[in-house]
Amino acid sequence: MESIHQNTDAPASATFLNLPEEKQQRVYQAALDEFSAHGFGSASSNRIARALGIAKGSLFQYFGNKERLFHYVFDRVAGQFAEPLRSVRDATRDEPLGQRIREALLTVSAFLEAHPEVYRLYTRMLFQESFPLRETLLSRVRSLSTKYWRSLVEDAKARGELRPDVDMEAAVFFLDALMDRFFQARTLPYMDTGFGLHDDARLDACIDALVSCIERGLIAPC
Amino acid sequence: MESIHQNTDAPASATFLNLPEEKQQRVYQAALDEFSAHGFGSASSNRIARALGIAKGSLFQYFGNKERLFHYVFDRVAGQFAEPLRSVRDATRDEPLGQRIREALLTVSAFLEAHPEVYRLYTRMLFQESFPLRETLLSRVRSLSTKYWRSLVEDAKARGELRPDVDMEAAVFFLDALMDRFFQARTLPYMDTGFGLHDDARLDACIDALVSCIERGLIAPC
Amino acid sequence: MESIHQNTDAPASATFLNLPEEKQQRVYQAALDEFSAHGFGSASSNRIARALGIAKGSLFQYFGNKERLFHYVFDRVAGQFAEPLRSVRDATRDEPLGQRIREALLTVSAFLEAHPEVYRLYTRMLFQESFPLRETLLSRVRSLSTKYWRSLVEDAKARGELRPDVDMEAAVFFLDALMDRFFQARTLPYMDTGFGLHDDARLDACIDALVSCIERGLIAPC
Amino acid sequence: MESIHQNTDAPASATFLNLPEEKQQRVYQAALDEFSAHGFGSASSNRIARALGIAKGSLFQYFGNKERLFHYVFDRVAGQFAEPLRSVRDATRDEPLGQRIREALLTVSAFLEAHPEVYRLYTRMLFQESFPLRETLLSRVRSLSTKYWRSLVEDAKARGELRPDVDMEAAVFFLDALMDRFFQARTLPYMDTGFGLHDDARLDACIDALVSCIERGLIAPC
DNA sequence: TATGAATGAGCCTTCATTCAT
DNA sequence: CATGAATGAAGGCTCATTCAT
Repeated sequence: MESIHQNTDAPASATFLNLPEEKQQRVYQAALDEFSAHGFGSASSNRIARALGIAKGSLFQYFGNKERLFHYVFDRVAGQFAEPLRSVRDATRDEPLGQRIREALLTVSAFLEAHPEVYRLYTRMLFQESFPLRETLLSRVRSLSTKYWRSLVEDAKARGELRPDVDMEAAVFFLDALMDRFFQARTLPYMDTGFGLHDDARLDACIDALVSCIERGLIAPC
Repeated sequence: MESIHQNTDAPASATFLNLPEEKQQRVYQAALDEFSAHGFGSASSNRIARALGIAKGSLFQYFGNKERLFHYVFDRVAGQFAEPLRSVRDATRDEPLGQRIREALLTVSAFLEAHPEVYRLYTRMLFQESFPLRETLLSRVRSLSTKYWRSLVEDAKARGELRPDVDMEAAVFFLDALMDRFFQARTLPYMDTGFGLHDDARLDACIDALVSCIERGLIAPC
Repeated sequence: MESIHQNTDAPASATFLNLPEEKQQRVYQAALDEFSAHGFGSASSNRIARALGIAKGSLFQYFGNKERLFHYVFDRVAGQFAEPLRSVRDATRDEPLGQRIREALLTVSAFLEAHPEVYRLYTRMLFQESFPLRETLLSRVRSLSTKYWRSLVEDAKARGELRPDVDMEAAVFFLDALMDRFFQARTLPYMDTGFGLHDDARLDACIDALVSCIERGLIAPC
Repeated sequence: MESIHQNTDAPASATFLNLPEEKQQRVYQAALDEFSAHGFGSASSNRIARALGIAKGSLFQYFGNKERLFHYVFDRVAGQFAEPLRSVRDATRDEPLGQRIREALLTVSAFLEAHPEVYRLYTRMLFQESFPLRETLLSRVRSLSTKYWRSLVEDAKARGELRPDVDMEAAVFFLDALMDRFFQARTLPYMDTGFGLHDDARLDACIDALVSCIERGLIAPC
């Protein structure tokens, strides 16, 4: 039920929500670009307005202040993350763990390529000491990913694919860590340690090698 | 011979280098604190000078500008990272891979606990889009870590510990990714997916579980 | 006949005057609250509109600009002042001067208590250097009070109550000054010099003591 | 004992205090002019800087923020008030009450004529609802005046000049009220009810008439 | 007629940097 | 060489006012 009173938690004002969808989209994109390029503290409302060709004051009419504008952008970003994860999970429900990981990597890779600023904003925020609502916003995104890997691991366990002595929480952490870094390496060349992930031609081979490490580890069985 | 032109490669001026070691150290620490707390763009030279109780002008006499001050700080930080890695590598030369990983995790954990700002600065910079000399500075640090894991993997391979079909570069990437995230989880609670790494009491158990994943992977051998 | 040019003498537009009485009253009250709380310069049309839940544009349609809105409010305020003064003057017509003063103090005290923003707006404007129509508006209010005391003094003179050598204008000034301060002290605690006027329990005693000073002065007759 | 640490209560920074006395004076005067003309909220730091022909930033280097600049100005103003009151009290110690009042009025009149902005600032602040440190600052000034009149009244009582039944606190309030309004009328024409106080030629006559009201009251002795 | 999006001037404040002393 | 006063650009934000719908 919609309340008559303004929801003060809602980052965007009614004024903004009444704008034509297309203008909302432009504002969102300009703000996302700015925040993903400069972080929260160094982002400039002035620059955003200039890039949009609108008056400074309008931005503040839409969002009240920089913090709420950021909040709005981050909310939409978090929403965009959820989509591809959900779809790939459902689409691969009946496949073995290794294959599910493979497909997740490919799906999310494609998403990141299409929305590089989205991922840049996320990683940036991860290590930005202080920005508004840090805890709330980050744990929301983190839990998306954690839940995803946990569901995969549990499915695998239920099907008896897992080594019986494997610690479930360790496995979730292990997958989350590898995937996170996989995406970082796809986005930032120097995170790639010479592996070659950023080279699209080698992507499949890299994924195979990595999944092999995940599946069977590094050490020779005696 | 001193050139009339500022040597852009040397962040610190002769003036600064002639200062008593102890004052250099204080300046370094104050700047590190500021940069690690606020990043590059939002760090304030004013605040650094105020914290040190010296004139703002002095900072600029020492380093010319904020960028070179940052450069100087990051250089020293990178140096500090190298130390514990080198020492733990040498100290564990003859042990099996799993054990070497275990000890690396413990050693670096201890280092991070002692120098939280050092690690904070590093992670911050990792994802800060634009700061001076980004490429140069980051690849220097990254390669420290990469080299470390590569040497471990190569030693293990030479000793026949590794699964014979394992891709060496994949293994390096794999270890680098896990370790990086391990340290992040130790520092930032919400990076720890529920695994429990930030809880000192469970640290040993967690490390064992994680190393087990690294050694033998997730999938049951048929 | 409506002129094309805005009639600068009439603060409120026909549009406003055609509004239901009750809405006019709400607008007046909201504007009075804002002006009495923030003065003219720092009052915010935005805030008034927000408090009323009407569009900012409407306020400007009603009054053209902030200045005329203020003018309108002050006009009504001045009108409200006149009422209690008139009624207490008429009601005490036949009593001696001291008693008339006593009753005036009580009547106006009651009025101020009921309409604190009215008095706050007045005192505020008294010393606000620059606001539109300052001279016009203030002299209108001032003359209300002056006329009131003059009529009291003249009545007393006609009845032979006054010291024969008393300067009439001095007496008017004298009473106006005391009364003004009396009301200030009732409203603002630190205007009360320790006398105790803001303490309702002591009000009667204070008034008696003060009226005694007014009637017979401070100095012992020789 | 002077502390090494900056007294954070001190409105002016060391930077400002190190300025040549003459420049400090110019800054003080410009700020006083601005605050007395516009009050606290509507005063503009920009305007002050422009009037001084200095950079905006300098003002903030001197005082940190607008509030502390205001505080500084008000402090100096309060100090200036104290001076003439003290000197006239001491100079008239042995004279009868009426004469002491007469001389106080003349002395303070002269002071106000020389420093109109000082008095304007004071009256402005009296009725300005909200400005920083309102309570502290105003009660400091108020008590100057209250103390002055109380000492006069007590001296008169001790010498047997007073009507024996006069309430001491009422007398203090009575004098404070009359004097305050006297000065207002000297400064703001429309506070002068037609008495003529703003006309320098009539000043002496007005004072005599007013002091006569104070001494013997309005009512004929029976 | 009421609306409310748009505007740009102006506000307070912080900053990196310069330079005379 | 250290100092710290001076600077002006830029930042976030609020405001009165306009005008198309």
